[in-house]
Amino acid sequence: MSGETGLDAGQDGAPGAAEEDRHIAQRREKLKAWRAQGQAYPNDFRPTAQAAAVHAHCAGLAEQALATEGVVHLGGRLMTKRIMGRVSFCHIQDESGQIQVFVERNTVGDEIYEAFRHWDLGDILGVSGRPFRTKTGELSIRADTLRLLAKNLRPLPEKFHGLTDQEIRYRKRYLDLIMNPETRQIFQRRAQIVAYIRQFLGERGFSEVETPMMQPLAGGAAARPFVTHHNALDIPLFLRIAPELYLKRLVVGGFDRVFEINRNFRNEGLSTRHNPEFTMVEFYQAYADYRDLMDLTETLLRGLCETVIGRSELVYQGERYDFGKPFARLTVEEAIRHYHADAPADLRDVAALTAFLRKRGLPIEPGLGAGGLQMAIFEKTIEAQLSSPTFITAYPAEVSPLARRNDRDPFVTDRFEFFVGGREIANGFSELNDPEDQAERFRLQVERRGGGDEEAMHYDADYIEALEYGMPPTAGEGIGIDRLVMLFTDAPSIRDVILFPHMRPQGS
RNA sequence: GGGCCGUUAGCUCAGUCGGUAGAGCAUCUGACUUUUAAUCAGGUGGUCGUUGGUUCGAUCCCAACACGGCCCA
Repeated sequence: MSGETGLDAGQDGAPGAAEEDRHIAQRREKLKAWRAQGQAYPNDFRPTAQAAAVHAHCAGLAEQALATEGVVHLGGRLMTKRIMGRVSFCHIQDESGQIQVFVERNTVGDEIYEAFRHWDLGDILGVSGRPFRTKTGELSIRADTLRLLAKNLRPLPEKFHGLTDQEIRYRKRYLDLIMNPETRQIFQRRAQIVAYIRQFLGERGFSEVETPMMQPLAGGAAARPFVTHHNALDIPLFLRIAPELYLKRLVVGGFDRVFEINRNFRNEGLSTRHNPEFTMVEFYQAYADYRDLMDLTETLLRGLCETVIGRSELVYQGERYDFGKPFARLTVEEAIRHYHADAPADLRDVAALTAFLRKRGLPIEPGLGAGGLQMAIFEKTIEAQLSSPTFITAYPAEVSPLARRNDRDPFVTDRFEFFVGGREIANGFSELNDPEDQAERFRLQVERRGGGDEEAMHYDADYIEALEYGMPPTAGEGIGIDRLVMLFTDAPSIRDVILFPHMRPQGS
């Protein structure tokens, strides 16, 4: 696959002169002997079935019917082995699961049987035989013949306890996938969730697109970007923190319904809820407002829950969440009043909000207006309590530089965020399509930047120019896929739903 | 960034009130024609995370560091 650089691993990952473990040395010896007998890595074996399908197919068959079943060919990894003289049992594991194989010296012949005795756990085998049930009733394959398709040189983790070391599970995900079937299930479910969202949006006329991951200005969100460099152009480029401004350029261009499922990169710390690269679906619908998207979100999540879980409610970390009932809807100010009986009478009074925060010992960032202070209260004292599915609406314009102002109350925007289990899952709003208002908002962001806020936005003149051509009234939304998958797989950490989570490099 | 916990054989874990370490699985040799954490007998396998300090002596006590986990910011 890697073509010309395939053998050029030289300086980085080469094993060097390090002494190899004796297990590996033993297996290398076996491989050497095996090579001497012919092609050690053949690629002419074709499975005709997978373990789970054989189990399913044979489950209802009586012994008589089972006896007439034909030969199946299965490829998989040797996971257990019990040699009992002239007869042996083993389990092989393929993508779908495991199945037992019965290996009889008299059937497979002396040569293959002797070879099989010395094959190792972890080797990839091709098994051909007919299904039958053993004395104890386990459906098995009686091997007519066996082939070694790929040698495993490294011992697998222990068969009973498996691999439990979290660090190794994350760093060597392939081992986690081999040893822990529930890990494979998480990522299969992740694939199912992404496929559902894609289908859901596709059915509603949304086109899937791809917009730049490397951008000259990282816009569309409040976050610090990663920087890289383009050699030929000799310019800095930023890994995107959001696709938003590009997707809206597409709405200007006439894509009335458009979405993208892809990675965003934010240069921030690691935690059980944050990975520097994470996946979002962002979608934009012209001639719609934020309320339309709240309805759409509710339909999406309810259908997703029913499809993935099989019911309209799920259990996450011991708590039950009902997606069947209509989701709660509260404005930011209603939420503050609801959760704080002693909230200031005037929630837009900077002095009163400051005093309220100070009374609780919460830090106050300088330069915040009433909207920013409201958000500080909301984020630090309320978010975590938003357990059952809840939309929070009417976010202050001060903290929503890309959202359309509310017609009756210009202090707030036509924006919502969706929370479940105390976590933000989605963020959507009626888009700001007034280029002059947008330009003014950008200017305020630039001022903030000047004041030391590294997460404030840049002035994106190219985007303003696009808006000046006229963007239809539009609503847009982003949903965090990783957090959604956590919820639907009962995963406590974002690292459990990302195949290769970012880890600190290990010293050598 | 702060607090707590962890790091011992390939894996899962004991353990040493300070005297250079054990078990199970895996691996190797042998026995065994329906086992399934197969069983039985025997063997191999360790820089006890790294670097310093204390000590006659450190895997154990102390410190710093590395990586990880959990909680907090």
